[in-house]
Amino acid sequence: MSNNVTIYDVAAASGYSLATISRVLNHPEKVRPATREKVLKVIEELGYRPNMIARGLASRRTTTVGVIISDITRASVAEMIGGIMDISDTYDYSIKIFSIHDDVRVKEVMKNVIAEQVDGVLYLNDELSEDSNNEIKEALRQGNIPFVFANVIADEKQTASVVIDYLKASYEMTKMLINQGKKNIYLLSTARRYTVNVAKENGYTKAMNEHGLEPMIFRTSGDTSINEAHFNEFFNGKEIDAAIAVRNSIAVSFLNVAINKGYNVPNDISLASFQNTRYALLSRPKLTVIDIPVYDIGAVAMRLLTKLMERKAGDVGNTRIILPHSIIERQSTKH
Amino acid sequence: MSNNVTIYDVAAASGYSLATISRVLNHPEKVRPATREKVLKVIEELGYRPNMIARGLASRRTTTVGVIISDITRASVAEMIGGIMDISDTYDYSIKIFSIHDDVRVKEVMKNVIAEQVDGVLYLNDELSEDSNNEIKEALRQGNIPFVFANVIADEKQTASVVIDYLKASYEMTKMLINQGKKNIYLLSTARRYTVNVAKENGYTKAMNEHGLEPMIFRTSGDTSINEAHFNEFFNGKEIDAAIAVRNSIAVSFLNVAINKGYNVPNDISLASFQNTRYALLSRPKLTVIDIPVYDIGAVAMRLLTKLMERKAGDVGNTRIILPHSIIERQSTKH
DNA sequence: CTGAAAGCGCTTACAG
DNA sequence: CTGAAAGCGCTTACAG
Repeated sequence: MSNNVTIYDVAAASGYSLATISRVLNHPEKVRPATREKVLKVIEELGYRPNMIARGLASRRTTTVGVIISDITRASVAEMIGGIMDISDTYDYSIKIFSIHDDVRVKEVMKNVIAEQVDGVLYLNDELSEDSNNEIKEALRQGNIPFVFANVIADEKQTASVVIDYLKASYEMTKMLINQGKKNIYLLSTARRYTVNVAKENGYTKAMNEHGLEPMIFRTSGDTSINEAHFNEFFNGKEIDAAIAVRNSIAVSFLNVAINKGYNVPNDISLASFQNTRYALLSRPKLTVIDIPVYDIGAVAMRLLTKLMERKAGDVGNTRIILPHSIIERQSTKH
Repeated sequence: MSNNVTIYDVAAASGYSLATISRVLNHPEKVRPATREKVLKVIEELGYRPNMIARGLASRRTTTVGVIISDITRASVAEMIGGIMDISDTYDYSIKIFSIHDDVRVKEVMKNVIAEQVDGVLYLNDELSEDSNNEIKEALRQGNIPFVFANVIADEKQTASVVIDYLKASYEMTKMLINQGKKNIYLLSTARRYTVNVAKENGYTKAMNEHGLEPMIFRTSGDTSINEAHFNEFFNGKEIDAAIAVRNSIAVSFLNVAINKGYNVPNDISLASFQNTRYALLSRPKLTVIDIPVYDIGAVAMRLLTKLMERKAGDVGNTRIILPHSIIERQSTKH
């Protein structure tokens, strides 16, 4: 099967024992430079590559991290994975992806994750119940596997996480619209209570309340094809002069219907959105957005995880990282 | 470290040898039903899960497949991975993702893929040179690892692949526009010569030639932010009454600029596109598209790969699968 | 600095 | 149908 060269071949060809071969690969400082050179040369010649599975078994480190997601087709998830992979590449970790679509399969998948002996876990899944989240944390802790939540808000302080201050971001965006003279501002959110969207709702509500305005949250599906129908019913003599969408796809659906109904954006209705995906730029007019550095969230989460994996017990500094956000003003809101 | 229960614990607790425990898991038919029951019960009680790394080393099957991609943020790639994972879940394979962004890192990454001992490989990467593709095939064959190309066109017949007949699809779409009376039809393609886009160009050219019309291919970047600038220069008194874009993002960029310039779509210019992503539905007007079943490509490729992995030498039937496509007419073309 | 040996947690001929 | 033993390809104390 594997017509591959093993460590034995290198040992034989170089005249050293396999212990030495192993050492030049894993602890080069423990080996005399001269022999190191020789061994390296033989490795090169033979094209030897350590079998990662064998190494994983012997060292109990697989140098692979598990990434738990729900829906990989969501732009933000794919983008995060991009950030994760760029970092995992430089740290020589492999990425194994696990998806959990609903609360039912949690136990099953977590058993898999444990069985696969990953060294750490990145949790990007924001579609499960609180109970499931706890179950997952519990499984990971019991398996003694370090993990970090990426773009998922975890309440307790002991959970490592990398997020945005969505409450603040939402608050700021709402205030910006208020300062531009808007009064009837809607928040277009999702029916499903993603942890991050709950924070957005809270920030919005806070700003509205502070200004004596009534918060109005409209919840629609995460599903593009349904949103349009929802929004078609939305505009029924409603007073509305601005809207903030929690996602670009919701914003664009809203925009299309609004324009169809004869509203001018931004003159009649200002529209802002979270995220800065291609949708925001391909929309007509282009969307004002809160730029969420999704790629960075993935990258930073992965880097934090490497620290956690290297010194399991040691001090790794702050494990609750909040990345900065910013507002990008474009044509969908008035200047 | 791993406070986990091993096969030894199960053996001890059940009174059977580890050989028997292993057999009830891997070859249950070789074990007496009564003892099977007992062992299964103990496994259940102890919550035993075989260490996949140890199993991988001993059996030389890791039940993980490697997926080689370039850019995970491309909607079609993410969608394909979705299809792959749904199937790999049901077949109990894990997914490890490797990305190769450019021709330089090919050797390096392929060494990793081999070292990781994956049982099979799915190749979704359509951004590399012909040489790189060959290098990759060579590495895989030498490592004796079965693989299939998903949505990447491989010329030689011995390469297993799952694709769309892009040439035909493109030909049909072009003919449709011609039949609607269009004469100055542009193909909006990419500067990079993806194998699939080359096929699209060929189909388009064929249809145009057959009707005595001059093929006009405009190549733009794959990068959204640059496309708009390109298209701004594109309309310089050009005669144009239709366009076909190889991707939704290109179509939408084109659409926005065209409308900005005062063209009416579809009355002045009909616009069609490949792919049926959310962009096509969120565009205003909605796009006529060739529906590429990207999810299915991933799913079918994964299923084909499982066959290849199970009976390496055996007959698996047709390994060159072409999935059907269809045209979805929407507002961006006239009826 | 180097080697001999045990062990990582499984699977799989080989006997019985 | 079941068990004892070897082996998968490495790593890592332990001696020297």
